[in-house]
Order: sequence, then C-alpha cells, then structure tokens
Amino acid sequence: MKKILIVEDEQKIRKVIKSYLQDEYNIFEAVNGKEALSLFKTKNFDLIILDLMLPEISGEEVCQTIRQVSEVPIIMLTAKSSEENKIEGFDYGADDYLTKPFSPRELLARTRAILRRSSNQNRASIISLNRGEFKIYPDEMTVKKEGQECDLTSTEFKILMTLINNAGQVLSREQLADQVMGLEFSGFDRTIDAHIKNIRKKMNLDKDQYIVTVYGAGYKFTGDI
Amino acid sequence: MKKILIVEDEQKIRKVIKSYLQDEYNIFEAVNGKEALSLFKTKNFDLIILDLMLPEISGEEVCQTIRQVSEVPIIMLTAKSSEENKIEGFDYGADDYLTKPFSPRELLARTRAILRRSSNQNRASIISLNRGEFKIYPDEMTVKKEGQECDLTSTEFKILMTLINNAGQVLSREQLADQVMGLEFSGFDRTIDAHIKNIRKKMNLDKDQYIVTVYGAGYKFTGDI
DNA sequence: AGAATATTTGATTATTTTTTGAGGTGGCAG
DNA sequence: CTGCCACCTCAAAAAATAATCAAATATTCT
Repeated sequence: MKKILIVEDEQKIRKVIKSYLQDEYNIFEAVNGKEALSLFKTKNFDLIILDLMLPEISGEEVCQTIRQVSEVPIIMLTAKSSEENKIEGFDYGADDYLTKPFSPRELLARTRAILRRSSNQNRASIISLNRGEFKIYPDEMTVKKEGQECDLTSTEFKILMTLINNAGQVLSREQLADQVMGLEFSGFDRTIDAHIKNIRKKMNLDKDQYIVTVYGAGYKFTGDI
Repeated sequence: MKKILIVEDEQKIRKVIKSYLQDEYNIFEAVNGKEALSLFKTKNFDLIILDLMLPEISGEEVCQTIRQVSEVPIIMLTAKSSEENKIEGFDYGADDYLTKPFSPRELLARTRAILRRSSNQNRASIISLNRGEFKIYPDEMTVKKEGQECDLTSTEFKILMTLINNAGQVLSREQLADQVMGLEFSGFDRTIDAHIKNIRKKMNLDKDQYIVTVYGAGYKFTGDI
C-alpha cells in the first residue's frame, strides 16, 4: 500500500483528509514542518500533502528542503486565495496545488492522478511465456495463447498477475485473497480454487504447467518468464 | 535535442518554464502571437507551449493558424478565470491544457508524456476504422459512418478520442472522467456509462465492436486503427 | 429569457462475475 | 492399503457491475 504523509496543523482538516484517503493508502501525519522533515527522513513516502501555512517552518521551506534531496510528488494546500500569491508560490517544486477550502473528493482524484502518473513511468511491459506461446498484456488486461485471447475476468487476471509477480514463491490462498480481493475479504478457501480452476481452463494449462498447486500450502508460479 | 517554443507574454512565467525544461530540451521563446508565428515558420518545433491570453493575436488564433499547416503538439496555458474555455481549447486543436496557476513540474511531466507519445506515433489527421466504414476527423470533431455524420456531442467525442489515443489499454471510468471532464469532476460512475451508451448508439456499434466493456475495470478500444 | 441540447443522475433492469456448498478425486501418512 | 484431508469440479445462489431509461439539471443557442 502506498504511503502518504499529510502535513497540516489543523486537526480538523487532517482528519477529513485522512478519512478520504485511508481506504486506499497508508496515512502518516505531521502537525508541523519539523515533524514532517524528521518523518520524511525515516520513511519513503509515495506522496506528500503539504499545507502552506504551518507554524515554525513554513510549507514553502519544507517543500524546498525536500526537493533538494527527493523527487517525491507533493500536493500543496494553500489558504491564500488571491491568484497573485499562488503564482508566486508555484515554484517551490510542488506537483499540484489546491486552494482551501477544497473538496476532499477532488484531493482524492488528484492524489490518484499523480500517483498513477508516477507509477506509469515504469509501465509494465508485455510478458511472454514459453517462447511466445502465451503473451500477457498487463495494460490491456489480456492474455493470449497463440494469438487467441483467453478472456480472463478481472479477478482471474489479478490472481495470475499476483502469481507471476511473485514467481517461484508459494502464495497461500489467504495471501492471494488479500492481494486480489482486499484484506476485508473473508470468504472460503474454495473461492481461490475456483478462480484457479477457471484460469487453468481458460488458458488450457495442465495442472503442473506454470500454476502449480503446492499441497497444504497454496499455489506458485513456475517456469521462465 | 527536441525544440520547444514557449509563447508567453509574462516574463516571470516564461523564465520559470524555461528553467524547468531547458535541461532536457532546446527552448525558444516568443512574447506575443506575431513573434510566435514568425518563429514557427522558420523552425520545426517538436512542441509548442502556448498561453491563451496574449496581446495582439490571441492564443486561440495562433493555435488555429498553426493547426492549418501543422500537427505539432500544443500545450495550452489558460487562466483560471476562463475555465469555461478549457473545453474549447481542445476544439482549437490543442493536445493538452494547463490552468494557471500551474505547477511547472506538472508541465514538465505532461511535456515528457506528449513528446513520448508523439515520437511513437504521429497522429494521423484522419482516423479510419474498418477500412473506411468509420472516419474520424479530430480537428473537426466529427465522426462519419459510411459518409453519414454520427453527430457526437463534444463530451462523447472526447471520450471516444481518449479511448482511441490509448487504444488497447483499459481505462477506468475515473481515468476517463479525469481526462474528459477534468479532475474536479466528482460525479457518479454512471455518467460515463451513459456517454458510452450514446456513442455506441450514435455510431451503431455492437457491444464488442471497438469500444469494449471490461467488466470490473472500465472500457478499452480494440481493433485496428 | 426561452427553447433546444447536452449532461448528470437515480432507479430499474439486465448481465456477468464471484462465491458457495456439496460431492468427487487423489495424494500422502500411517 | 486405507482413510483422511486437501484439493478439484460443478452448478446454483448471491453479489457485483453494467446497460438502459427517463427525469432532473445544466448549458448553449437564438
């Protein structure tokens, strides 16, 4: 889960932001610039949401300090509404700006957009199995066997990708369910089995080809990628 | 090194932009529309960054004039006050737009994105589908099926173009909404569905023709372009 | 301002996927 | 070899998601 640092002195605003982001992200909080900078040194955040108006060290300073050593995306929250101030403020190296009062939903949308952009830079490329017999296109969510589309559902595809991304490792049904359906999923073991069955059937795999059942433990992906 | 032309009357902004782009690109500057057009005639730019609000000749005019003879990517800068005009910006043939005050880092990110895209595939001015059954005219925002105009609205057209520009890739409803209605849009998912329905109806498409629903994920454009 | 268009929305229906439970299968330890 | 337990399969139920529609808003045009 991606880690986001919220730097905001007003507790109320911090809380609202947190409530909107915590379902998708791992939230850390700092109430002033000093705390922010010391937290920043200890963790690798994926995004920083930074209030401009902070006690002691200002948001601008925090932003500039961080920029000297890191390219982490920064969204700045500014209370100054006059356009003049914003233009002056826009060169501290932030990636985006929101003027208070802002809509938390918009903040969420911008957060997603920025994180998408930064994760898009190393976009997953085509995965080829068995010298081209299978081709997997992560962006397109498709799998082809000898040019013919296998038509996996999104859950099936996610399970397959999880196995591939952890190739060689045995993943328990629980680990797979956590990854694919989310932690709150509390269904039966057989759910994963059913999906695995469908994947094997749709990709026409033998039971020991690529997706191997590890008796008493789970499944693992084997074979050259 | 790729050549970028910045057309902006405010020196301060021009300077900031230049400082962010000059490491990677060869920067040229114009302070008004006239200068821009005359520079444009002498050099083959890879990208033009164009302020909408210019003295003498407006940014829109500059954009239209350039578009009459060239497919060079254009990023438009628009002032917050004319936010309603954003949509029109696309009509003038801009490839992307940023609202002032904007973040220079975001401009850099979009610049890289656009140049990466345009180096891969120089977009045709007319897109033909299924050996001419459909013809799409991006500049005119029209789609014809066997010569007959399909009469898409601008939102519908933009959704279609977004899908085509990312052909093969699955785009979530949120991504589509971000691209087409902007990040501040916070409406319901069904909005996109409704537009897709209209596009399919107006273009008389089957559900698996070109615009494919990817259950649980979004939509994608498939088929030869 | 009023009409015409376009967009958004909420409700309803339709569709697809996911989950589930039961029964069958087969490996593995004793 | 035998029985147990984990796994596989299947099909039906349940849940999730998408399509469609009509009405409410918003926008644009005249």
